[in-house]
Amino acid sequence: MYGVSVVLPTPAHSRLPEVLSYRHSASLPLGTLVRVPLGARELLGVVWMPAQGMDEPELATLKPITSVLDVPPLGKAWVDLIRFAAGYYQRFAGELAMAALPPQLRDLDEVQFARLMKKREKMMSFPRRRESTDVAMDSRLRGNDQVTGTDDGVIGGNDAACELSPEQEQVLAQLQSDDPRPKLLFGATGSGKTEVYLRRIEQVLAADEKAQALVMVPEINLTPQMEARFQGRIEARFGAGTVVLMHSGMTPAQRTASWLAAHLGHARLVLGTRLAVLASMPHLRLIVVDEEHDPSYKSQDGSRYSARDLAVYRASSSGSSERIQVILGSATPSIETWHNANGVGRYQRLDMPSRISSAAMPKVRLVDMRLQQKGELMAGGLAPALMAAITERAERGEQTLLFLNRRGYAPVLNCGSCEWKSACPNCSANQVFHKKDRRLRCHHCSLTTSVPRQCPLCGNLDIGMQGRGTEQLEEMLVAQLGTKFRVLRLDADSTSAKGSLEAQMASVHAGEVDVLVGTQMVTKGHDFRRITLVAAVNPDSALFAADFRAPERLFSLLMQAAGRAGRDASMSGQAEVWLQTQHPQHLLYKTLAAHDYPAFAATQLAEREAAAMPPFSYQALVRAEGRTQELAQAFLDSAAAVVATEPEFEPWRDPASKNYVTLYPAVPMPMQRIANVERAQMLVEAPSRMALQRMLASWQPYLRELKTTGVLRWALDVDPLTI
DNA sequence: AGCACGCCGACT
DNA sequence: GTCGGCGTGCTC
Repeated sequence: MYGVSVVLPTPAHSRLPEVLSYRHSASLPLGTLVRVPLGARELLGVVWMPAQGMDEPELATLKPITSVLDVPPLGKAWVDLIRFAAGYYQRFAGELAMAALPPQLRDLDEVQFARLMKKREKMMSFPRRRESTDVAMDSRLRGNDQVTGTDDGVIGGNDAACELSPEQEQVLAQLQSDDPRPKLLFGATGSGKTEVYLRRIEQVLAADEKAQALVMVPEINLTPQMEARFQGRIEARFGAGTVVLMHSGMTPAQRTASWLAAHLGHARLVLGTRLAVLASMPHLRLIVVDEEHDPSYKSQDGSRYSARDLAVYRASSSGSSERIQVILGSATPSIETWHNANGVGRYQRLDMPSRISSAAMPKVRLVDMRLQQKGELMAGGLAPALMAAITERAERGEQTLLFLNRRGYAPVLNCGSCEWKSACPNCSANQVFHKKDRRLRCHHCSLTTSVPRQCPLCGNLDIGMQGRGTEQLEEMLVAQLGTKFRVLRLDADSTSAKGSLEAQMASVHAGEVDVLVGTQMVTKGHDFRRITLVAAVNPDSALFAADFRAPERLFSLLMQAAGRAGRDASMSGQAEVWLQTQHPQHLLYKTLAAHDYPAFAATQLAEREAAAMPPFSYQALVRAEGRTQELAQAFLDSAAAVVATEPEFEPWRDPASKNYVTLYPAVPMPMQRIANVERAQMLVEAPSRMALQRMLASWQPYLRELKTTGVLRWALDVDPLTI
């Protein structure tokens, strides 16, 4: 009889220990998947520690393991990754382990699982389409290989056949050096980053017949085109079935199949979203994090890890004999990454400033909205000059992309004679007027009501609208252009039906759309060939936001949007980006107009250093939710009291020490109430990452023990993205 | 968090 | 006499 330590998806508030002990007739290796009893339930667990010596009477008190799953144990490297992530993000290892495993695995019993394994073995025993026998294939011979025909929608459909640009060649050469540092591939939109990823993946996979690569993309970028491009290239050379997807939109069976393929080494390339960073890949040698600045890499629910940061950790913890290279790619890196690649030199920076198509960067024009005459603005909030420019393009057969980050017709209705507004009764937000279905809708809790005929407060019939959304903009454009041209709106409302986004994108690609109006959604990823004008209708709101990362996000968004313009070299002569603003002198816009991300990043870093904000300090956020704001804040206050009074926290209490940890007062969250739940938060900040880590680890048990009166929930967010 | 056990009201 | 309301408390 042996004692076995196991981690399980134990609920955060259960007060059970992180690791539970069971007994088994044999000693089980670390990382073995097992099913174990817990109370009346049976759960999936992972063997977490080497068997420890226990005497027989002690063993007799333990429950036996129900069954052992017939699959190779998860490797030590994977266990270490989960262990690190759990420690760093202050979660139980079991919670993160389960986030890394396909959910279906929890429900399968021994028999069902065995059936699945059999199916996979059978699949792998069939001969594959093309084996990678010719690993040292000459890259001039590869020409035919590369015309895959699956690249539709990606710059002309034949970019794979193109020669590399000198910049791409140079970056590829640098990626082959022994410099072990993470690489920041700083490349303009359209500079051909994806081709560099593909070449590097091909090299790494060809150098070792077992090697595996992981490519992560932001949620919204994982399109069928992207999938087809990677699959076409890699499977043509390394065999059918060597590329698998990993994201939350897949069916349980698909996720299990992908996970198994990666774990068993059958998949050579995993293409996925943030959850793929935790995938078991025993022969992983390369990780690519595309658009590394994208906020979707930081999970906002549950375990709150940063997939980009874990990717860097995963690479750095690899041994020298089986080193993992990590490439972070972006045209507008996160300020943290930029700092690592410049100031401290922790990362190696590789630049690709030019567009491969030799198309020039679009010209940026700032429309000074202070100079617009009252009453002259178009109904959608467009300056007449911008409207004229749109019309001109449409008549030339070119496309325009209009970006407005507000869906609906008008953000709020208000009474003409009293204080009434269309406030949501459940949230600290307004209900948005949607004209198409004549409804008021809250974008936070989805509460939908009919539009009142008269003011609910004073009975006045004069109810007005404030502000403008994409629906209103679309309506105005249809009225102006609709007889001759086609206007399409692309936002969460217009694409809610399944497959609708793809269908609409297809009609844009097919050139059936002259003017495209949309939210954030339109600025990402897709290549619209004939767009020569991109305009941001109202970008100012993020300029003076309380969140210190708001400028960084705005810059990246506008740069991304600008990147949509003039990707076709034959039209680049006319490509323009128009920004409507009340602050044309703002440095953000000036650096954007100069396409000068380094200058923008320098201003941000200077501000952050002066204010001792990340990356010059480290943060964590304690969030609490409850029936009332007082209850939520009371929890945070008592959490702070623990730090102030318990002797254990003495090392972090001295303001003169570099281990000092600052606890800011509990405050309501920026969105204070959602669906009648009050939310509060407390910021924790320290100049030393290690000090913060140690303090949080000591704090956690106290937080769990605190009396949670009423329905109170709390969560710790390490390295929060929004504060 | 599940899921039991447990101790009181309306039904065949 | 049983089915079921959800309060309390435990889960290696």
